[in-house]
Formats: sequence, structure tokens, C-alpha cells
Amino acid sequence: MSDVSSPPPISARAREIVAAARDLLEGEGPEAVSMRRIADRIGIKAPSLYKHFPDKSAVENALIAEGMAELAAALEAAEAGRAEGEGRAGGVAVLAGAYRAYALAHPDLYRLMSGQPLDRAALPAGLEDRAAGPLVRAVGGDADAARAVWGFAHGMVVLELAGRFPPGADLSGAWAKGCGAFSAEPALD
Amino acid sequence: MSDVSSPPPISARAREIVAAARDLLEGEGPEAVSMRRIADRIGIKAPSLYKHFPDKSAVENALIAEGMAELAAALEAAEAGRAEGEGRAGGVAVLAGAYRAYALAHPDLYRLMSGQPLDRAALPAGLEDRAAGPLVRAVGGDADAARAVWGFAHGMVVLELAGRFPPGADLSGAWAKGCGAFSAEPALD
DNA sequence: GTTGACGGCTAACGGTGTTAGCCGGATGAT
DNA sequence: ATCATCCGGCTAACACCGTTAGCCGTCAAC
Repeated sequence: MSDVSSPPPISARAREIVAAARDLLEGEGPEAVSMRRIADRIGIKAPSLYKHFPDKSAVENALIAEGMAELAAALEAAEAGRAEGEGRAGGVAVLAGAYRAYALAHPDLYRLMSGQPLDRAALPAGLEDRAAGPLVRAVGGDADAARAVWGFAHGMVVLELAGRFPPGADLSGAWAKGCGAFSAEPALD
Repeated sequence: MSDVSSPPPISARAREIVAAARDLLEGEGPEAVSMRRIADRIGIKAPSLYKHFPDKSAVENALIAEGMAELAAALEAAEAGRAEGEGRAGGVAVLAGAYRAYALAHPDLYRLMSGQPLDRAALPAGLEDRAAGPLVRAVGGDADAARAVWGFAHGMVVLELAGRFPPGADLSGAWAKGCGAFSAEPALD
């Protein structure tokens, strides 16, 4: 019963491959992560990669799992670190700050994680729920509210990463406005 | 004052090219819109496209301009169509509904429009502002608030398009929650 | 009538993901 | 000790991608 985690990729070579893929992704952007570039980086030829992963998307799924685990850890740390004096409101703002910080620190990985229809079967069981946990707890378990603030945070982050806001826009103001709106208790609900 | 729009692409052939590109995009998805497939569809060879557009991104920019104009029109129609009795709150919800409806009706075009760093020089002058207009008016000209609800709407739409919410999730509830949060007047601001 | 631009074309380059098939070495079984 | 098996490399190749170079027919203008 040692390690019945998710899919097989546990061999040293496999880990080396996803590490190379991540270096390329975070160092040179998404178009740099090609099977030939990955193979080059670890001193083998591209077709040999297929002895370790069925296709490129499997390598990407490993990267996605890695990123989601890191993001979950960052959110859990933010959740644990906030002063107990803060109400639900502060919780949302702190989590949103941690979310944004992770995305800005790993822009290309974040886009890879969030830009495509998750292959949930290729993910460690429970990872997605673990990443969502801190936020749903911060909004008191209201699924609608959790989805709304997730949508807000994701949208803000992705627009910022794509440079869609005006050059000198005061984004912290917009974040504060959003977090404030979501922190007010529902008036007549 | 007939038509001093933006860049050159006004020839019949050029319009035919972007029409073919749009058919491919909306009919078979983004990976189907290749220079060879576009050319095939109008009965010429791929290299001939370069007599009308400098590169593929120029064709995409034409698609983006087309989509943004349509989205702007949809938002303006929603703005004009709402009952005058509604306050600012209703305005935001109506606009968000129109925004979501356009994105769901043209998912691949919307992703093309919103997923990359806008080449503003390639866009008709004033188009971006025109698309943003209805929303900033709905929030009373507060730029921070406008960016926050834009982030919310974009995030919700893009997560929905990517199938990131749980299969049977009640998204209309999350949308209502978000619009409600952004419609309450700022308490102590 | 000549010139020149327009808008097609073919051939080609370097890149992509991926498959087929070969082959050496290590490992396990008889 | 010999034999079989499988693992993990390899080369060659396919079909596609965006893009460039260079050729050529048509047609309008001077």
C-alpha cells in the first residue's frame, strides 16, 4: 500500500522530464516546451519521451498537477496565517492576495493550469477539492459565493497576465473593490 | 465620412479571407484555422494569403476587431433595452447577462479576443473604449469598480467555457451572487 | 505598345507531435 | 550458464504548421 497515488509517472526519468518541461515553460514561455526541446535538455531524443509518457498532454498534466498542489499549499498557508481577529471579509482578501501572488509568480504555469478543460482523471485524487477548500471555507461554504469570487480572482489575474488592463491601471484598487463587494454579508438573502 | 475605419484590410478578397477564418474558428475550433485551411476554403493556395495579410496574426486581429464590435453592439443594446426603472444594480446584471450570452454564443471567438495581449494598433480607433463604455456607465464611472466587474464576468465566462466548474453547477446562482455583490452601494467608501 | 503592379502559383525551409521499427543491455528464469 | 524478455534508447519518416523566395499571367495606365 506504499504509493497508490494517481497515475504511474513516478520513475526518475519521468520526473526529470517534467522538470525539464517546467524549466522551459517558466524560462521561455509555452511555445518553447516542445517534445524535442524537452528531450534535448535531458540529453535524449524526442521519440524516447514516449517511453515515459503517452503524449505531450500527459507531460502537461503532470505540470498542472504540480502547479495545483503548489497553489493549494499557498492558499492553505494564507488561510492559516491570517490573524484570528479578521472576519470572513479579511479571509477573502487574504486568499485573493495569495491567489494573485501565485499566478503572477508563475504566469505561464498558471495559464497552463487554468486555460484548458481539466483532465480530472489524470490528477491526484482530491487535489482539486483541496485547492478549492480554503476559498469555500472563507465564504462559509456557500458554493455560489465561492464560484463567484473564484471567477473574480481568475478573471482579474488572467486579464492582468494578458496585459488587458490599461498600462498604468491601479489594479490593487480594483482588487480591493472586488474583495470588499464579496465580503459584505448578503443583505436580503 | 463614409468609411475611414482602421487599417487597410478592405478589399473583397481580404474580407473573404477573414470570413473563411471565422467559419473555421467557429465551426471546427482554433486549431482548424490554419493558413492552408483558410486558403483551401476560398480556392487558393496558402502563400497567396500573404498578398493580402502580412501574417496569420493580422488575420486574427481582423477577427478580434469583428468580435469586439459585435460584443460592443450587444452591450449597447442591453444598456439601451433595460427598463428605466432599474437602478445601477439592474444595469450591471443586464450587462453581465449580455456579456455572458455573447461569449457562450461565440466561445472560440471570445477566447481569441480575450486570451492574448491585444494589439491595440491593429484595432479601429475607439473600439476598445466603445466596448467598455456600457459597463463603466453602469457603475457610475468608477474605474476600479468597472475593472472588478469586468474581471468577474470574464473569469466566470472563461471558467465556464473551459468546463472548469463541476458538471452540474448552478452557474446562474453564482452570477446572481456576483452581480448582487457588485450592485450594493459601497458602504463606507 | 510597353511597363508595372496585382495576385495567383510551386518549391522549399525549419519547426511541430507522433509512429514504426531496430537494437543493445540488463534482468530474470530455467 | 544460457536463454528469453523487457526496458529504454535510437533513426527514419509522416503529416501538418507558418512563412519565404521566386516565377508568371493578366490587366490597367501611360
